[in-house]
Amino acid sequence: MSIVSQIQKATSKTLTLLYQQPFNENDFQVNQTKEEFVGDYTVVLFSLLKKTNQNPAALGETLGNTLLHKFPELFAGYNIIKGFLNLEIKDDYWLQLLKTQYNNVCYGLSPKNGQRIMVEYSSPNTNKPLHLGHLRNNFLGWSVAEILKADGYEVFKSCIVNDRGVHICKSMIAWQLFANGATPESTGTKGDHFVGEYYVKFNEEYKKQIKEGLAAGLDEKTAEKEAPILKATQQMLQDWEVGKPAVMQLWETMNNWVYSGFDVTYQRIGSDFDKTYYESNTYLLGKDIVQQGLEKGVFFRKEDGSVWIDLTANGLDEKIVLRKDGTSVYITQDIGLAQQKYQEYKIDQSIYVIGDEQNYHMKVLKLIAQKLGEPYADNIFHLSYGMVELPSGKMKSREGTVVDADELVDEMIATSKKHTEELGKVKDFEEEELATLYKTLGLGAMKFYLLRVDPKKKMVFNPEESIDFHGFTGPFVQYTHARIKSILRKEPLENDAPISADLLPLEKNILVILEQFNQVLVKAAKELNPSEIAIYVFNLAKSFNSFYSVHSITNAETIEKKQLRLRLAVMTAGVLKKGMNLLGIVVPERM
RNA sequence: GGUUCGGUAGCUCAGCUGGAUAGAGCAUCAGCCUUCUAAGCUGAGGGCCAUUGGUUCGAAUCCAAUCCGAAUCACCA
Repeated sequence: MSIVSQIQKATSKTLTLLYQQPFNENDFQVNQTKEEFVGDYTVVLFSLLKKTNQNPAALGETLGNTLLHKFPELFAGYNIIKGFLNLEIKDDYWLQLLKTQYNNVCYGLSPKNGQRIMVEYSSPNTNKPLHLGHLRNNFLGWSVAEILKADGYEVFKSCIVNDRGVHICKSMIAWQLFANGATPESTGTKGDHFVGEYYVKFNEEYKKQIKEGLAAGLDEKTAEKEAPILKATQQMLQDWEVGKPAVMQLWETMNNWVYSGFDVTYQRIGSDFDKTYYESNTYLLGKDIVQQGLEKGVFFRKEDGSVWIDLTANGLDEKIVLRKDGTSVYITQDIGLAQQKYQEYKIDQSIYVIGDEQNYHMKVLKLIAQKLGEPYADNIFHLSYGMVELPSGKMKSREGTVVDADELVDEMIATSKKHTEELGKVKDFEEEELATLYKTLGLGAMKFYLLRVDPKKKMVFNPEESIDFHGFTGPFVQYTHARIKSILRKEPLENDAPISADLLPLEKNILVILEQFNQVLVKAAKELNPSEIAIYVFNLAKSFNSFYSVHSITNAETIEKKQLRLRLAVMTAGVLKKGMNLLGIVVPERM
């Protein structure tokens, strides 16, 4: 049980006895005491004044005094300032934590809770390479999945590959028109980039044709609609749907180019999935559900044959679920896939990591499932994350303002190489070790950068300024870890050695933070927010660095002190590593 | 226009289930390597928390209005 909840329990129990009326743990707040005051944790008294009919000083005095006498094993002292009761926790509490947990590989993790969760993330289109926005999605999804695992859930990572539709046909048409049979191999291009180039070419040609149409006297709408290349694309989509062999073959070939490119990127950034769904397999799902919905009266058919759902009562519009020609729209397949996931994996919760531009769509999806009375409906949760923007605004693939994922990773690795070489601390590393280190640091900086902010908020990335390696960054935490490991290589810890019984303030600070690990994890899991972990791990590293700069471990004042600090170092390194791993970041032994 | 989200230091972000003098990092300035890795540590400056009103013992936080910005509202995915 965490120290905070122990204080809450003790306080509510004491108050209930003292004032002969029930107090529960929500009646008051327990915060960490601010640095400028004496104490470890603070009870805010204001909210208790009315119920106890006391002034802050008197209440604080009574409460503090009683707590001290009733729980002598927990509290060492108290003081009252304004409406705040500052409590000092006994050193023994922190020392006990250190003694029993410093070496516990499962420290901070929550017990298994039997719940099953699916996290769908990444979900790329197969017509262009991944960009910075996808990186945020991938890191978020992966990290959230790991955080949930650590908090006791059984987690399944899934990915829906959007491998069919007009967007792919655009790349295919452009390839037919302009490639002259070129392939990724023949041009030495990574497959996803290769296909992406033809997507760009499509748009160039399309624009050109619109201009020509306008010059020929067409109005804007007609020029857009009647452009031959667009017509060809639509024809190709129809050919795909009826399975015309030549189209299917080209489609498969080009998709495979993209997949081989994606594989390389996923491998590098460490994304993995337990289950991959392909839209080409799932796009027909959901049609029977629509049929059932019609029978139930959840949906209605319009005169032209199209099927709709009326969501105006929920503040939304009417939404189409089946076209007049009977083909399904995006939301139809989503309903089908939601059902399939539920049936295949028996999941208690289904999380979708999708950008906030699709808030409306996801709201509709959940509403439809609810109206259909689907058992999984209430467990659909949209983890809606903000877009990554440039200082100039939104990234737009058509305008070429996207930050390419592969290029950015390359850049990060090159930057970490540069920094490492300048510092010259690992000159004895083999080439392979160096390559691993550069990747560890470069990716660490990038993942930390993208995960340290609240997922819900949009964020700004300035390509002109490279991602930092100092301060609130991945490498800062990695460095702290490496430095601890360096000490531990030189000073082996003796497991049974006695340790010092008193704690210096800088030593205690670290333990106070270490103690909070599980609470932070639980909060991060509940809020699906990896930034909680990033902030935590940074604070822990900072606290250790402050300690490190003042107190020596190897040359500690006494042998007992040295043993205590070695344990402190071991435990800190363990939690730093675990926390960083939850973010998908590796911590090096040396750097 | 409807709906939703956002506006905190020069920049990037915490804090937002109301509580002590609004916090970090970067950048700027001043110190600290004969000592376990200086990718580090210590300190300084920097704020009408968009604006106005309200609720409260107490508001960056809750409510209302206004201003500014973004997303979304397709027989696209």
